[in-house]
Amino acid sequence: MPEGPELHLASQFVNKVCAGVVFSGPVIKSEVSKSPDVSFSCEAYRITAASRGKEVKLTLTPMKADEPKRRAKAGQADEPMDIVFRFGMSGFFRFTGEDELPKHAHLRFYTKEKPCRVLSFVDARRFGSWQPNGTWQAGRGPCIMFEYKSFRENVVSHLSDRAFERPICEVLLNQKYFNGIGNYLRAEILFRLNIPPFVSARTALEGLESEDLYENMKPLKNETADITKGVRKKKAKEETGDLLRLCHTVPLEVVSLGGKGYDPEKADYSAFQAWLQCYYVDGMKSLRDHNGRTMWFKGDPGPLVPKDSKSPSPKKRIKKEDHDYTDKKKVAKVRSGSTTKKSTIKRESVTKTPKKEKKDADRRKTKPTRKKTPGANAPQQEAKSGERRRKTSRTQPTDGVAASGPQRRSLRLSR
DNA sequence: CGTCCACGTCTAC
DNA sequence: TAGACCTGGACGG
Repeated sequence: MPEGPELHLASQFVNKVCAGVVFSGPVIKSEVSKSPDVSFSCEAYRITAASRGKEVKLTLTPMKADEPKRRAKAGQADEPMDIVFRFGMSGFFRFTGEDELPKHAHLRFYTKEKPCRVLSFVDARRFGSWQPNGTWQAGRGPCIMFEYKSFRENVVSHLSDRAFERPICEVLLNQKYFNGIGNYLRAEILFRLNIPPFVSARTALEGLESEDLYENMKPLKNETADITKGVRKKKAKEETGDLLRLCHTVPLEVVSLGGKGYDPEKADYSAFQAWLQCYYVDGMKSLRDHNGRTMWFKGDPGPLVPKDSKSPSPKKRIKKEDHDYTDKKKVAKVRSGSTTKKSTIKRESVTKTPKKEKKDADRRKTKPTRKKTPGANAPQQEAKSGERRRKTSRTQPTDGVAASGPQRRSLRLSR
């Protein structure tokens, strides 16, 4: 779920399924969740949603009580309450029958109907969170999709911030400036402009203006280079725009795919997969950034690559049952012909330091001995395992070759 | 079965 | 700048 587009699609989903629906009673939290209780209860209320970057805000609005006195009932809300959600790595909303609650439904809103239905915040990994009476998190910048102008101004006016000395691929994940960009978007955005991921952000952004000079620019072919301001490196960008503009338009492309954002669990994940040009695409290179996150790219990595960065070994993509914001019931799955095993493309370790190091995004740092485990705790040190290489690996045809177009992931989707 | 990997923050040393 | 926080799917043995 979780990058700007998915959060926005989630808000659209909530507004759609909750339109005209009346909810009632208390908001229920799962036993296991560590997020705050939501002390809101009302005989009749409505739910609406809004998104900003990587957050979604639900607004619970009490409906007018017929009899004013009833409002006095203890514990019955009469004022709206906002709840701000962050989705972590696996959060999303679902609307189901009470008898078919999804696993990991950590916060639930029940409708007033007879066989009631339930709006659930589902989050398997529980990295997500919510804040009752919350507001957009302070410190997060303007939304890259829906506050484009202020987003640009915020970045351009802070280029002297030390934060921009980091590699552009890492700065793109800094939510103070790029609220809504996540791991797949940074890859797709930099790929489109052929910007090496590990060049300093300041270098990649210097010269850009607060105003989007490409905004009203139709793909004109002549290289006028007219306006004094953006004379720099137009031409190649005339039809796409600069880096900041792509931080806005690329996520919007995903929103336009409608309910097909990133989520391998969805029936129509293939549409999103087909949209990806770089992230997890066969033939692309990948390296761990300084935070242990996998950066997908093509061509030159750039000068600021972590000295020991290694290319992780991506497994295959998955495909499962649906769960989909477009509530289009699983329409004839993407079945078609063969399961297209796709021949594993040749691979070779990324040019940089092929040294083996037990580094990995999540658990890399989660190595510590389990305290909870009783008995002879297993000495789970990394068994360095001579080579980390996996045969079905992908990675690049090593720089030089990368000049060709993106390797279309062998992914036939039944049209 | 165990290992590796995942769309993201958070907060301690 | 490491860890912590979590579940579960894909793979390898």
